[in-house]
Amino acid sequence: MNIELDIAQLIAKGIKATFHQEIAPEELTIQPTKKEFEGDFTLVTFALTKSLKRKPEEIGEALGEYAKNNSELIANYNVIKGFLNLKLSESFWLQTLASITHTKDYGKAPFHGTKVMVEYSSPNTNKPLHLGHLRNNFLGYSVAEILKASGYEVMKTNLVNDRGIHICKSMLAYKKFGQGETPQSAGIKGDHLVGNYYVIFDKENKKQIEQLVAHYQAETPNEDIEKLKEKAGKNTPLILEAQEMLRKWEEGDKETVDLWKKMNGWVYEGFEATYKMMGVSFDKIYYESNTYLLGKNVVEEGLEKGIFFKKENGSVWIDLKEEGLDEKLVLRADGTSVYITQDLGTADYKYADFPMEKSIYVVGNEQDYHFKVLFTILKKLGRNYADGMYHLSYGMVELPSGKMKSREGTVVDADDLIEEMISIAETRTKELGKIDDFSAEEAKNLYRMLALGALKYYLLRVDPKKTMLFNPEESIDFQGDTGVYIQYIHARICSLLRRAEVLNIDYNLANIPNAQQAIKLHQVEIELIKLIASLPKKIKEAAEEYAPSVMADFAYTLSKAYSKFYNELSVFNEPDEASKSMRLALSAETAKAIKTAMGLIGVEVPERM
RNA sequence: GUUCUCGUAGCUCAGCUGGAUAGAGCAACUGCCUUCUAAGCAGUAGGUCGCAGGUUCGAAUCCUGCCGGGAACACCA
Repeated sequence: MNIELDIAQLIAKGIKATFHQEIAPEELTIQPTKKEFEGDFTLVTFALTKSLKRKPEEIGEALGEYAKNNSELIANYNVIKGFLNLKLSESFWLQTLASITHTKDYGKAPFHGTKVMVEYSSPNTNKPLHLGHLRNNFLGYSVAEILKASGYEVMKTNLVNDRGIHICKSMLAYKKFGQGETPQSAGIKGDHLVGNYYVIFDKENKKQIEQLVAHYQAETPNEDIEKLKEKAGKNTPLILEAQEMLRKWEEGDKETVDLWKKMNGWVYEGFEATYKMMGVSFDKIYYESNTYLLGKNVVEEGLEKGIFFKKENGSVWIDLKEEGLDEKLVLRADGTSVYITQDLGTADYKYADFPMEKSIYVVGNEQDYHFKVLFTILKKLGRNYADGMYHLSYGMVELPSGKMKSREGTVVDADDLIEEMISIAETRTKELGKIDDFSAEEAKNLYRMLALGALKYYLLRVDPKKTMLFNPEESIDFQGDTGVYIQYIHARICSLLRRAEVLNIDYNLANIPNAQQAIKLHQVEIELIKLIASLPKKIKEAAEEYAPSVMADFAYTLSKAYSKFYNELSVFNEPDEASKSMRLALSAETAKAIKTAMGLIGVEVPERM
């Protein structure tokens, strides 16, 4: 259902009948009427003055009259300057509600099977997940759900960065200082354990840097201190040893590979627990340890096609100046890969795995340049899938104290944060004392639902592209524009529906005799129907813009409208049976729409709270 | 230096494919629980939409310049 389009078509007919001109319905501006004015939808007639050569008021009057006389849809109209406000008939809104009631999965588009891959999360296996990962994971999961609801066949993937020098740092520190510690013996999650050794490496390495700098200064007292620091940073015994370890790993040295396997195993166990708690999942996990050698064939291909060129020292480059970019290295002089080499190869690899029309990379905006280059190269190489690639670039999450810095220990750990939120949800719920009859398990599940709801909503309500502020106090707020508020509205509706069940009230609109005549709709009710009816459009918009914030906003606006309705009108005290049933049906559809929208941002809604 | 990005109420964010008097939430203040869950509702107050030009009947929205914040531009990943 697309009400705006119906109206636009009607108006287009009116223009033809009245002014004898053809204007495509899509060209007309139909928008919701501002609430200060009477009406439901508004046609902006300013835009028509040129082609129709009339005054805006004149056009408005003529088209308003036409619409009212030629369609059951339009009950009334008014013209204010260049705006034609149309009021739709009550019977139309009732029919709309009835038709929504009968539609299964209202709002979701039918499956069209276009394939899309969504890659997100992409953690490093040297430290646990933090707040930044939460935004990434929630975004990726949500976008995947939204695309599914828009009819796509979705493949969720995770490309785990499980090799490289940073992994060796944790491994080396563990080897030196670990004394055989395990997650079991230490009583902490594996990812945290490994992360601790990464920190230890950094600390020990810093000491060595200081020593080295002092040493250098003794030798060359006149050299710039910053230069010495930089030199020292590359030459500490620990760094050299880590590099040696990486070399051994690449050679397949058994001891090194075994240690790598053991420690990565711990990390995966830890990640799995965190992913499960977050409620995200993947259809396929790729590991860089398997893909890091890919891409060299692509370099060969590029050279053959004359798209890449070789410099004297043997390094391979591409010139992207014409595209407004720069020259970019794609293979080192020693023939080893750089980051983008892998990504080129992996792109082919993923496409061979799952021949998709679209491929979305959920990666932070600090890599904007990288993806611009990557996509441009793939296009130049003639990859037919390149046009469907999209970098869902999201902004950083900052704290009131500024940026998160792992070195300064200001990183908000994902597990800690979730745990804290759950505990706050528990305290708050107990204070209110509304679920005293819940079993321990039910209560625990509710706390988790509320905590994750608050967190996900807080992170997803903001436009993904923008840098956002994470204010811990606000994020646990349960009032106003929050996930918990929406969950609360849903729980309240469920409470009404349970009561209707107990009272055995039938609220199937088809069974209401003479509904069209019997029911007089109130403005709040019309507003609600209007909002629910806009769900398909909202899902479409969210999918086109890869913006979960659209769904979050929809759920909040709808919840607020319902709250107003709930306070203004009573359901069970309504003497008119037809109206009572209609309000129940309306409540049920509101709950469904809230559940759908929240589901698309990965938030569950409780039936009681 | 070059490129990208952001700048809307005290704070956090909507609105940006141009349309009416720029909206929410938080914080502040005032009301509303003997009626369906007060994790709620209603209301008051709060704005040079960073600044200056331009395009247009009409600009927070599009274009240009400037100011301010952030980021990227490695034979790192």
